[in-house]
Amino acid sequence: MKSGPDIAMVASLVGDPARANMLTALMNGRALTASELAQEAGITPQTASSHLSKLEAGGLVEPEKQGRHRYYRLTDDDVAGVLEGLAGLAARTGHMRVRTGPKDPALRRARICYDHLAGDLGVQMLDSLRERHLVRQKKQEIELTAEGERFLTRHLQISPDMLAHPRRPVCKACLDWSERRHHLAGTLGAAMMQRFTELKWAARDTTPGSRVVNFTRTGEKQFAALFGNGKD
Amino acid sequence: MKSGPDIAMVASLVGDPARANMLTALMNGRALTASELAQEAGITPQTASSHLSKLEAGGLVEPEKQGRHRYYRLTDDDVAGVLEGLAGLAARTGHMRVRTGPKDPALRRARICYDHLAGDLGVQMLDSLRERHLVRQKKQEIELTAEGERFLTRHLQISPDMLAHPRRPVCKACLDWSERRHHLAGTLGAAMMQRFTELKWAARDTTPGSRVVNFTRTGEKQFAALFGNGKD
DNA sequence: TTCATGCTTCGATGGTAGCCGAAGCATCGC
DNA sequence: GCGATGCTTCGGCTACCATCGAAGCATGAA
Repeated sequence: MKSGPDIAMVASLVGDPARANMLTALMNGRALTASELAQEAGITPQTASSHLSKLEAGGLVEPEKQGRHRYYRLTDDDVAGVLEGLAGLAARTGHMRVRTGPKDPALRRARICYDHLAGDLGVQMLDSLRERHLVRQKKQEIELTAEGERFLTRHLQISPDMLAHPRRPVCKACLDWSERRHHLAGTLGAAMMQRFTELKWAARDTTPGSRVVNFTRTGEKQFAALFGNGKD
Repeated sequence: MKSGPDIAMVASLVGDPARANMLTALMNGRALTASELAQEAGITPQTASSHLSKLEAGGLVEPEKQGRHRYYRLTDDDVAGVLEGLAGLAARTGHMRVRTGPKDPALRRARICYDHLAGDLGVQMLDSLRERHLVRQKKQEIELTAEGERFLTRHLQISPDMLAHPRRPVCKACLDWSERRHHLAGTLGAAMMQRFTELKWAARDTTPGSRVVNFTRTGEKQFAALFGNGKD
């Protein structure tokens, strides 16, 4: 029969859109939990679990157990390098991914990621915070500035000492599924989302299990006033 | 919406065993006819035709019509490089077919990977550099030592300041397809290969598209003197 | 302990893609 | 012109695998 390493084996692992999305999400080097990866790929945890065990068997990702979470990361730079190479080939022939994000436009606009705001509005919010120097971002790490603390207290009644948590960071960059850019996670991200809900600016969709976040008319206006970029 | 390159699209092309066999058969750089590729993959010409049109649409192979034959070759060295990377990952995790690496022994001994030396000699060269502390390797990262800089200047007339590049690293470990170990990439890897060519120690095979590198007799001797391990 | 959360396994379903037989073009040799 | 060879298209079959619901297991919290 044929000889050599079974390149089809590895390639077919990357060849599935759901798995490719997971791997892409891991390209920034951070480790993500199984559920986070499921969300990134837009699939249920069961399916993600199946995919992840395959990726692990294929040596593309490595698990790390931490409490009841299971973090996954790319095995090493060789894996990342191959993924980059594939991306290069795909980009060259103009094959950009179109349908990998959520189909639902509402889901793309605003949705819950864990407990914080994601989607177009989530990315826009972090952009605005960064641009106005309310937070400082160094690569993956985000830090709240003194100016930012004043802003939160004044406009959202969020006091910085409410945000402390033994293990969870206050600010964290979370790669947005549909936008492929970062939005704000961490206890601050969660607190802001909670505040939006309390202020009745937004509410999670009533459909059971839906991750869509619906903004009210006044909520959208207030949000735009605080974080708008002038485009809408 | 924002979207990256569709890596799943390309990977799934390689992910089918029949197509992977075809691509592997093309790894030596030679062009093969559709029927030859069908035979390599162990499928009927009809099926092969379908696969080949997909590979062509994906930009992995290019056809060349000649009489009533249709020759296919890999589009360029980038494709070959990605395939090498995939093969490296597969080999590393022990997913082998039967025997490792390319059938062609010449290809296994010395070949071009992108623009630098790969194969047995490529691996041997990096081994030698590392062993004599001319480079320092920490996992994936390779660094040229001061001693190494002197060595390059003296023996190969390569001055370190020629190697600077805005985005490409000077040294980089590249996983070798046939040997399952690293060889030297980066601007230094490219510069050394170029120097070998200029010194007429080695030359790419004249067969159009071939990735084989042929060493001259004196070239082989000089190379062994610099990087030999005493085994040959 | 009891409950909640995170993840996995099992079973069933459906869509997709590889595969080949047969037929259709194209090119070459005569 | 004719037939032979190389390759492609078409249609139908089959097998695989991604997907999800439901249930099970493990860990942490109350």
